[in-house]
Amino acid sequence: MARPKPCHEPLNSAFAKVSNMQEKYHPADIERAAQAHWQQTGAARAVEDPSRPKYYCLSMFPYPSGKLHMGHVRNYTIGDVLARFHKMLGFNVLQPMGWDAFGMPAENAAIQNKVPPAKWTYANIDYMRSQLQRLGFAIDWEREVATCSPAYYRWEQWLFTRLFEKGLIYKKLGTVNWDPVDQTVLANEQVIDGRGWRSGALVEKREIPMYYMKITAYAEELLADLDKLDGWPEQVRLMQKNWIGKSTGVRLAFPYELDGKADKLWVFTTRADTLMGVTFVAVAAEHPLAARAAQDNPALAAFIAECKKGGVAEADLATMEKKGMPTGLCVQHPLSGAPIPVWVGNYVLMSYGEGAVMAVPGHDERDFAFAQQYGLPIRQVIAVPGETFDATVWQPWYGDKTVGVCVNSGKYDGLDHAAAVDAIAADLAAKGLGEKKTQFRLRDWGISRQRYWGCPIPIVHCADCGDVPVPDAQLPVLLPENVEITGTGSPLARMPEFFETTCPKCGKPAKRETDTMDTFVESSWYFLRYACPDNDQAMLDARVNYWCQGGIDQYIGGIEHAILHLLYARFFTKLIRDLGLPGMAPLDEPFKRLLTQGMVVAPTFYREGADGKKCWINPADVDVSTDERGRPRGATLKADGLPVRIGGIETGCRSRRTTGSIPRP
RNA sequence: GCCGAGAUGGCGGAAUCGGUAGACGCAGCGGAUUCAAAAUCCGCCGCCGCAAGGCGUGAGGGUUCGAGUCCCUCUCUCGGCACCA
Repeated sequence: MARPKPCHEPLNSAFAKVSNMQEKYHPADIERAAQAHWQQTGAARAVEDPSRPKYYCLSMFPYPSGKLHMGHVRNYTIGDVLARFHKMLGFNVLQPMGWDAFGMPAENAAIQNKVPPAKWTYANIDYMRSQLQRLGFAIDWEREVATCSPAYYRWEQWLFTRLFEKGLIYKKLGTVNWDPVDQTVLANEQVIDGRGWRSGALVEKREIPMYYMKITAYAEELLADLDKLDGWPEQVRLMQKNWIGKSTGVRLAFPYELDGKADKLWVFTTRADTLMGVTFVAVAAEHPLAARAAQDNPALAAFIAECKKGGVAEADLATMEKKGMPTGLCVQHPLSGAPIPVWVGNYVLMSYGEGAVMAVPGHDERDFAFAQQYGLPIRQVIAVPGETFDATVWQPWYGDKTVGVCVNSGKYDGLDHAAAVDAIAADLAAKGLGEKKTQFRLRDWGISRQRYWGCPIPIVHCADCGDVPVPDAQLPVLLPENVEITGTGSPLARMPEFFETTCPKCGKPAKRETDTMDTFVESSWYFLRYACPDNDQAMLDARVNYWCQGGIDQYIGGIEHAILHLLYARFFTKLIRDLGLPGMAPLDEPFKRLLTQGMVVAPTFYREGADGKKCWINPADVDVSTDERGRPRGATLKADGLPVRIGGIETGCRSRRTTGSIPRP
């Protein structure tokens, strides 16, 4: 690209007057005058101009939580410096700003302060906008978007109906955290040590119907296109690659007969070469086989009920104690025909893969630990020259598929991993009991939320016509703004004036969907809408082609969004490309360059209460004493002059968690 | 538990290829200037030691003439783990 000519703007007289070189810098005067000048001249206004090269500088939009924090200031300063630098180089710069305005904190504030979420959110937006303006960022405020405004979310609903009609959004059961006291679904964040954060009740897993976006249909392209993103940090690309988690393996079946009916239990494995070492299979508590076995086994029924306790967060499931119980049922080994006992495992999830796993204790570390705990057989079926297998102690080579060959596996003895997988897959295929399969760790994206402050899902449930998308002419489905939030149940589900409607197809009385969408949906396309925020006839228009051509030039935001937000945004860009909106040039990837900033940290101070819990103290309330070399030696609370403990350098969220009164030492 | 990143003075951080560890800045200390202060300028500033010297890049091993840098093991911290945003 040819280097563009620099452009200079005349200063107006007010700015010129204060900007003359002075002894001291008076920010109140100089910045006010400079900002007034920029305002009058529309200095930050971005206008499409095909004759000039564009530079689209995007910062992740903030959640309007109340006030800007240091992380915002840092993030938007980086963006502003890049935007101004490129403007000085002569680029036609777009630096927009908006508000990721739906979400849980507004509902929490509503419960606490008895203020409707909409009112709270709009007040925060007004305040934070004024803070950004005082910071003097070169933002084109004419393009501001707030995701909670109907002008924005109507197009999200419009897109939903298109994707629903294409089958890219579908309905299936999903597992959620259920608070049995508050009778409400909880976010993972609201489950603390397996209990509801407000009620304190033990949380249960519950399966409910939800809408899912078929992101797995794009798994292959989302993975392959990571290679094109050479303007992204390597670590972020690697994290996304591992998250998508492409693996090749074998989907195979264990046949069984139950109640006089023949059936098959399907599992997926990347280690088909160890198939002859299977000594049991484990199914999820919700698996039909588990339910069937529990019918005449009260102890098993009690265990299954216990498995349903606790939340659904993967980190909790992965760290909890592995427990299991035999069902008393057996399935047949697909090759040897030997009986294989079926166990229920609390670590097997119905929503992952087939809801069942085959266990090879000899060559999988977790299966090994489980087998030892419950006295299940451990069989060696892989050998490495010079190494001795000992069924009482796990050794790393047991699970390493890059070394060793099959043993104790009959005709497969002597084959290495790849050859054994091929041979076993061929034999399974011949029997109709399996085939090679590519599998992704990535799961379809559940977007239904049983919450009020979000974008209503534009579906009408009709007894005769089923799930009917709301026709374009009836969009947007408006979210009522004056509601009372109690923290129990979903407010929309208690509002007949919202959900009572008629079927768009047959006209009979019908019920409107009361779930709202995951707020990640809004943040998956806002960067495209900045190009045409005023269009009330279409979601996007040709202005997107100008600003987003070749990708948004620079995206800046926190590393915490390295996977979910950035993957969803990439997914939406491809979805929108494939919808082929009129006048829109195809765009494969939204962000050409990505800059992920770290977390802002600061010194922390705390006291320990009688119960041993740390109570974090605002650094502004602390006096720090130092020695003659400037090293901190002690700290006291200004209010009582008594010592507080120095907690080191940490992220701001520590002090945010401060609750209750500060204990005396 | 799994994936990713990291650990260097009181603090933020340099050291691009394996070659003088701590550039630059902040804080601190000393001095100049000043009636005094602020501001400014000059100097000192890893730890122990009067010094000579010794020690030192999260811990422990290893490779090398030489390791902050490469290899192995471990510890801790941070981000994410699909309903926080």
